[in-house]
Amino acid sequence: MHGQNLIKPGLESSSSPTLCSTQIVLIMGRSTLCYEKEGLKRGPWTAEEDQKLTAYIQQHGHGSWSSLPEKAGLKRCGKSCRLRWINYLRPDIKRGKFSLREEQTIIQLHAFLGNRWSAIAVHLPKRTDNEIKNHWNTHLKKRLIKMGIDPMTHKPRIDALSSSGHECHNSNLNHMAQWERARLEAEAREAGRYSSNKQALLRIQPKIHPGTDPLSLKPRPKCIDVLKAWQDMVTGMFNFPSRDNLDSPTSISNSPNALVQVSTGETIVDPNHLYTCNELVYMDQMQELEGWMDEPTSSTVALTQYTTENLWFADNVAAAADLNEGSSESDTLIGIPVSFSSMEVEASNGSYPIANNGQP
DNA sequence: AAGGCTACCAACCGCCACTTG
DNA sequence: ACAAGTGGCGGTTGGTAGCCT
Repeated sequence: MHGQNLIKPGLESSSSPTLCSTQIVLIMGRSTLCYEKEGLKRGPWTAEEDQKLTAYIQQHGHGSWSSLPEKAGLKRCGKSCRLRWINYLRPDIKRGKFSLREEQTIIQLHAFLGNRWSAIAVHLPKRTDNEIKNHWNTHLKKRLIKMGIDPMTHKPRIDALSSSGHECHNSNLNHMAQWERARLEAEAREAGRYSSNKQALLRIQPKIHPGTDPLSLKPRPKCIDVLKAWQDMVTGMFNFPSRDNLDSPTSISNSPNALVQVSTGETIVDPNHLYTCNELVYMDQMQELEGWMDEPTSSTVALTQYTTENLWFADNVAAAADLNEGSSESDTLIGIPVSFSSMEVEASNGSYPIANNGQP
């Protein structure tokens, strides 16, 4: 915070009820609050402090954050140092305006992960969770509201629905969301597990798929195509004209199926190619799903039904886009891809064009 | 020019999970 | 088994800058 005297009311006086809990904590010998220690600085960091922190970490690594400030000659609490480093000083941070593709990725991921900013940040490696969170709260949330989409559920807002015939559709969306959420969570875990590669780009190693020859992967189940169609539809909702500079292909989920030959249902794995986490998890799940598909569940049924009913959703978003036209916000989102209808048809056939942002 | 309003975002707080002794 | 210590996360705050009236 930028305030210089930020001891909260209630913490500055021993008579405060709020302080009681703090006192209890101190009696227990456990101190978690930075302002408990006298002489610790708070508020904005100076260039000199930044320089000290950066120099120390570059030389020694951060080690224990709690002991770092003393070693680095900083009058800050460890927590504050950690935050400053992670959110601002770290060299591998991309700062500045979010590209439209990044925004698109955030919206997609938020639809399935909710306010789990750290999980979302895994897919935007050079952005911090704090930055993503701020951008969501100040920009993206408002845009979705403008479109008549509830930013929390990512569904058309109830007051925006004109009829009651969409319950089935919404139910299908929920199914899709559950599937996708599970996939993204798995992906985030994978990204953490293999975090030694900061770009989350991985070469396939035998340990990733023990006993599995990547070249022997079985044909791709049809339901995955439908799932992909869902992803592409959401992606399409936020497709932008060519002014999108696309300068930040940071999201590994933007081209999750780069090497999947969709039309034939074959999976091609190139052992010399760098695969994203998304791709690896995707292939992993394909194999799992094969088993499931032997015995269709309500979810898989919903997945296939979904594709014949999704035009309504697209219509709603398109309508929102029309309403949005003339908005003062120059970078307002919107636009359903012209190819949406054909995509929907092809998806229901088990094949569909690879998304624009996919690799050839 | 001045005051009010709004958007932005760095930094903080409180909580929780995990680790350590 | 338990308490203390630590790191990490999501929610929130409030100073600053820029725009509007």
